[in-house]
Amino acid sequence: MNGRKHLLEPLAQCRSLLQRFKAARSLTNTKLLHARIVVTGLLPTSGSSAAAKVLSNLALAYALCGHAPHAAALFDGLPERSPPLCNALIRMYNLCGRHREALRVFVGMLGPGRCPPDNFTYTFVCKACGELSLLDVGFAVHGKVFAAGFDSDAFVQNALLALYMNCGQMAAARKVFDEMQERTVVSWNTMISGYFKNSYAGEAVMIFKLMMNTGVEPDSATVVSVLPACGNLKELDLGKYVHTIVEEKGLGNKNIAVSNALLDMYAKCGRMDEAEAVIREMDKRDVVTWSAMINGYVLNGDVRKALDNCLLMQFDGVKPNPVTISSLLSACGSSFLLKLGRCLHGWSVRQKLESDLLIETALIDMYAKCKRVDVSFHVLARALQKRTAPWNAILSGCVHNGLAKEAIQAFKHMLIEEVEPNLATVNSLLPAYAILADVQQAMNIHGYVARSGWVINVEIITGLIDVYTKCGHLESAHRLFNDIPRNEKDIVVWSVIIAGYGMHGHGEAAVLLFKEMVHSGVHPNEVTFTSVLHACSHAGLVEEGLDLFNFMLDNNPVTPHFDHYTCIVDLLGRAGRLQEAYDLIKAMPFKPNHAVWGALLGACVIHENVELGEIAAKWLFELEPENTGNYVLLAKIYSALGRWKDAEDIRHMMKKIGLRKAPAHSLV
DNA sequence: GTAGGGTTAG
Repeated sequence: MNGRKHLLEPLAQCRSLLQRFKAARSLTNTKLLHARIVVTGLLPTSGSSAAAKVLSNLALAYALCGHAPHAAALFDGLPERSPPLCNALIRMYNLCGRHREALRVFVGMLGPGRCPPDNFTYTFVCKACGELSLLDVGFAVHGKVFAAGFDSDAFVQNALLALYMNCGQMAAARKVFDEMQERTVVSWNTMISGYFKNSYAGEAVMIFKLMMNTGVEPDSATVVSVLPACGNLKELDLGKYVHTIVEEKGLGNKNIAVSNALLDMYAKCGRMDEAEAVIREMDKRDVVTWSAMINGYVLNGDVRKALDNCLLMQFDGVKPNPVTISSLLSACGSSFLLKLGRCLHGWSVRQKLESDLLIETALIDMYAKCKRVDVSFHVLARALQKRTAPWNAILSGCVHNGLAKEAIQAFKHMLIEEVEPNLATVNSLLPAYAILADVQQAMNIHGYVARSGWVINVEIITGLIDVYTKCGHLESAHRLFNDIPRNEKDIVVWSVIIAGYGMHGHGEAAVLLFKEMVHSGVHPNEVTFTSVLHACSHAGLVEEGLDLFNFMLDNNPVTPHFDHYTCIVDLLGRAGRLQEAYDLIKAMPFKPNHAVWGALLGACVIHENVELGEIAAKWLFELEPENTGNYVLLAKIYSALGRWKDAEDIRHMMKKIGLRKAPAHSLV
C-alpha cells in the first residue's frame, strides 16, 4: 500500500509539469518528460486512472506541440479519450495539412458511449471538410451541428460559413450568414474573402459596403480580404477608401500583409506611382511585397522596371520565390525575351525549382509565347506528376502558335496519361477547333464537353459558339446561344455571335443582334463595335455602319480604335465613297496605320481611283516598305487605266529595294 | 484550445 503512494507521486508531479509544458508548447520538455516516464517503467503496469490521465496529457502536449507521430501513438493506446484531447489532435492534423486524419479522429468520437464532440470539435471539423472541399461530409457535419444544438454558436457558424465558401457553395454560406443572430467581424470577413475566392469580386465588394453601412469595425483581415477584390474590379476609388481606413486605424504599421494588399491593389489598378508610395512607407518588405511590385510592373507592361525591382529585392536581402519567377517569366513571354527567359529557366534548375507547378507552367507558357513550342514540349516531357496546369499551358501554347492539330493531339495524350482536365483545359482547347473549322470534329468535341457536364459554363458555351461560327454552322451556334439564360449572356458571348454572323456576310442579322444586345442592357465595348462594323462592311450596309460608328463616338466609355476606322474606311471605300473615306482618315484622332491606308488602297483598286490610290500607297510604302502587296495593288490601278508606264515604274521601284517576291505577271 | 487575411494562375 505504501509503495503505491510512492508510485502516484511522480505521476502527480508529471501532470503538473505537463500542464506547464502544454502551455509553453515546448516539444523538448515534453520529450524529456516522456523519456522520464518511460524510464521509470511505471506507467504500463500501474493501469491506474491517474496514469491514464498522464498519458492522455502527454498525448495532448504532443498534439499541441504539433508532434503528430507521438501524439497519434499515445492517442491510439488510450482506453478513453476526452473531447479536449480529440480536439487537440484534430487541430494538430489540420495545422499540418492532414485533414483526412483529422476527420478520422472525429469519426472515432462518434457512436454511443464514445467521446461526444463539442462546439470546439465542430469548428475544427468544418475546417477539415472545407480544406478538402468535401461538401457531402460538410452537409452531414452541419446536420450533426443542428442535432447537437451548436447551430447558434458564433464560432461554429463562422466555421460553417468558411466551409461552404471553400466548397464553392455561396448560396449555402449566404443562408447561414443571413440567419445568424450575431455576426462578428470574422463572419463578414469570411463572406468577403469567400465571395472573392469563388471569383465573385463584385459580391465581395457589396458585402464590404454592407458591412461598413452596418457600422461593423473592419480589421486587418477585412482590408486584406476586400483589397484583392478592388484590384480585380479596378475599383480604385474604393481601394483608396480602404487605404484611408488603414491609415486611420494604423493597420498597415503592424501588419505587412495589409501593406502588401494595398500595394497589390494599386498595381492591379495600374497605379504604380501609388504602389511606389506604399512600398516607400514600409519599414520592412518581404518576398510578397517585391513579387507584388514586380508583377505590377509586368502587368503594366514595364519589364525594365520589373527587372529593376528584381535587383532592388536582392539588395533588400529578399530571395525570389516561385511566384516572383513566374511573374518574370510571364513578362518574358509577352515581350519575347527568350534570352532572359532562358536565364530564369537556368536559375530555376539551379534552385531545384523547375518542377514547381507555377514555374513549370510559366516556363511552358513563356517558350510557347516566344514561338518555341518545341521547348515547351520538352519542359512538359520532363514533368513527372500528373498535373493539369502545365498541360493547359501547352494546349494554349499550341493554339497561340496556330498549331491546332498539335493541340488536339496533346489533349488526347493528356487523357491517355490520365491527367484530369478542368474548365481551363476546355477553354484552352476549343480555339483549336475554331482554327480547324471542321464541323465533324466540332461536333465531336461538343459531344465530349456535353458528356463531361461542362456545357453549363458560359465561357465554355461561348467557346463552342465560336467553333460553330468558324465552321459556318450558324444554326448550331445560335441554338447554343439561345439556350443561355438572358441574364447570363455577357459581352463576350454577344460579341462572338455577332462576329459569327458578320463573318459569313449576314450583316443584317449581326446588326439586329447588336441592337438586341444594347436593348437587353449589355453595354457594347471596343470588341463588339469591331465585330458589328466589320459585319456591316462585309455586307455593304453603309448607312447602318455609319450610324453605328456615330453611336460609338457618342458612347463615351468606348474609345475608337484603328480597327473601327479600318472598318469604316473599308465600308465607305467599297461603296465607292472614296473621298469620304479619305476625309475620315484625315480626321482621325491618331496617326493612321497601315491597315487604314490598306483599306483605302483596296477600295481605290476596286473603283480605279488613281489620285487617292497614290496617296494611300505613298503612306503604305513608308509604313511597310517590305509588303509587296501594296506595290502590286497600285500597279494594278495603273494597269486597269492603261497606264503601263507607271505600272512598269512600280516594278522597277520594287526591284530597286530588293523586293522580288511578287511574280511579274501580277503587275499587269 | 475555436472561425476569416497578402504576391501567381490554365
